[in-house]
Amino acid sequence: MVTLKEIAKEAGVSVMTVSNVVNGNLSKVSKENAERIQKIINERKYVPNSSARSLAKSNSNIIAIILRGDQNENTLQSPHNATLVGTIIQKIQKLGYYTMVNIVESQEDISQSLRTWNVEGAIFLGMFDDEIEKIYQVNDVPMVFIDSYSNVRRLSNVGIDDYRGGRLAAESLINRGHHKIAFVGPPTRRNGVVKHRFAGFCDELKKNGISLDPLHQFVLESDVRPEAIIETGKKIAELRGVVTAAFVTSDQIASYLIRGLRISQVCVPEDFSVIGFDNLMISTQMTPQLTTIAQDLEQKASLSVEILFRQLQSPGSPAESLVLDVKLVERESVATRMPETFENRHSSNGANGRP
Amino acid sequence: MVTLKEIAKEAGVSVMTVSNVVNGNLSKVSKENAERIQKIINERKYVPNSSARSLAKSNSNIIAIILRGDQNENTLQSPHNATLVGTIIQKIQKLGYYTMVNIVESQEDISQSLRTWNVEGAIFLGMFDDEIEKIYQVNDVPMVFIDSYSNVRRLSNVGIDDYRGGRLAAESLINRGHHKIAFVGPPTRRNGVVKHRFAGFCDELKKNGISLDPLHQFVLESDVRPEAIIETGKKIAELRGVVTAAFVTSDQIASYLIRGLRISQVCVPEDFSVIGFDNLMISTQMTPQLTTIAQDLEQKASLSVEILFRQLQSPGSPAESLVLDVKLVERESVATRMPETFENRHSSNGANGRP
DNA sequence: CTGAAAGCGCTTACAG
DNA sequence: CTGAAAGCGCTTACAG
Repeated sequence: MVTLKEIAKEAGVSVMTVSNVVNGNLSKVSKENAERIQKIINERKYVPNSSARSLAKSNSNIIAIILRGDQNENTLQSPHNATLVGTIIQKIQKLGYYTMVNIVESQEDISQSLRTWNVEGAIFLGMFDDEIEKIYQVNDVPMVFIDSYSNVRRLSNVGIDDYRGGRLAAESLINRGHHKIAFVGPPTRRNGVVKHRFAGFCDELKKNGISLDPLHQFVLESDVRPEAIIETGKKIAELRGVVTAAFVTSDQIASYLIRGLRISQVCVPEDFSVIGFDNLMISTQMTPQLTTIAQDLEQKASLSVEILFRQLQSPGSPAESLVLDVKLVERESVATRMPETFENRHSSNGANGRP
Repeated sequence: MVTLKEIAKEAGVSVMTVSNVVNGNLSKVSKENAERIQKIINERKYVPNSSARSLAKSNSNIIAIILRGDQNENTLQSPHNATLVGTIIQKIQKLGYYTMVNIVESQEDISQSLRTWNVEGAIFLGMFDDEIEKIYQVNDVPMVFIDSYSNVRRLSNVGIDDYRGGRLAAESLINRGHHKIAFVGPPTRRNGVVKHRFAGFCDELKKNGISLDPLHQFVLESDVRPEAIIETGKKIAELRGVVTAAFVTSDQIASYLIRGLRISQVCVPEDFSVIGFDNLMISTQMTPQLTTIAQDLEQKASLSVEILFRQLQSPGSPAESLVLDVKLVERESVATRMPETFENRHSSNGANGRP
């Protein structure tokens, strides 16, 4: 490896002068020297040793992306996470920093990775409140969370208005004449996006004099495997006639739910309406195209990086918590309900059957 | 930050003794000392400074994942890449290494990132031959490529049998009675997966006395945007009756192609058959479920890490090039063709229309 | 089993 | 504008 020392020797100057050229402190170097040295640097393809630099300056130019993971699942299989991570990495690079990605299963793994590399800042995906508190106690680099709900003061977070998303979903279904609506998603107990989508959904129902029958809340236990969702779809199919629509907390889940419904001869949207959440690519790839609550992932990713760098560059700067708006995107999976439709279709028998 | 020196002082021993404990060289430390020092290390939550260690040992415990990127596109939007990257990161972590992810637009960006951090090995996604040669010239850490075709000797690569995939696709369509078959995918000129899938496809056609009409090869120019694919679907719809099936080089593309066909009142598989490639989640989320050529992404990711570590641990070890098998997965998007079917359906008019 | 010395490649802080 | 000295936190190589 070429070092500063070698370049210095070749140029007949001191290490410091070369260092100044490398770091663009040209005010400290005579023009002739600067040019001559730069030429040698290029010829010899000198690349500074970041470890040495990091050790001397005790800062690293590394940003960590920390993903909550799970032994059995690949967090990046989720298009939501993958899109965020991709955008974040690109932004970080454009700012001249390096990205380390960590998939952690508990918050204990985190400070090890953060501190061993002198990481300058971190962006977290998928953390819950209790974990966040512990992370805060142990680490003191700038941190930005995405989609977290937390009671920690001075937390920087970029999220979306999940509550409003839930309301929008309920409202749009009610406006289309649905009154018996199911809820499908992961458990709602932890303080996260699902909980708030659920709360908004329930509140909007309530506002319209509707209450969610606990029997119509379908909880997908943590591992969101297709088979389990398809089974749920079949179960919901048995409620045909009593329940006419479902709010599903993600497009991914919605796609498999609709498959389950179809297997049981329930057609979406003719027999049953479904609204999803996220507006991922899948929502226009599937048939029927999915009506859903849209969020802007690019923006979520970009803003989280921007906040992080603001804190990085001026350490005293305030914690920022941004809540992005969501909006309803109407496609094909929600039908306007005429109360007698379902019975009609079925008395004329088989019209909705699949070939 | 707690340092070795502080621990040493607190324990009343030398830095070296603490270092030996940290690194598990317990044969060099008396049992009593080792235990006492370990206790202090735990209490003080000592985390070694990787930069210092890296500088002293000139090795870093960092593996780089290098993704070929593109200003306008998010490489991790591709579920194929995202799944690979997720699996690779998890494996690397499990082996006690750290992962840096770089998205590069030209091979020049690469050696900078590799060398500045003294990266010990790298896994590359999406590189073409000309780039690989240059990468090889400049860098000398162990490298493993995924899905690359290259003439570089001693290249480690993990790929799949793209050629056979193309043949399988053609064969399965021919077996189902299709003889006029279209090809849809990115350009086939560069030496990559698409080229070989295409070659296999053409060869199998030829073997059956069929040749691909150049007019029936639809090239999606580099940016694989949904709109462009949907338009292609509409164009293919105009060929109804003359072309009865298409081989599409990825499931992602297939999903949008089918949408384009549907917009033009061409039903899959009733009027037109489509076979994809990859067997991603989308192939079971969409309707009709996609018949496709399956590859095993987990395995591709795992093997690439294993090869890399073999080379890392025994520097002289041979370059390995693995070609994983592919297989046909039959679902719903390919129909057996009865020569007169199409005309029949259309003379009875509208039977295939969408509501 | 233990430790003092030298060095990894860079930067900071200072003297000239 | 230029450079010699000291130090960042660790490891290697060696002496005891």
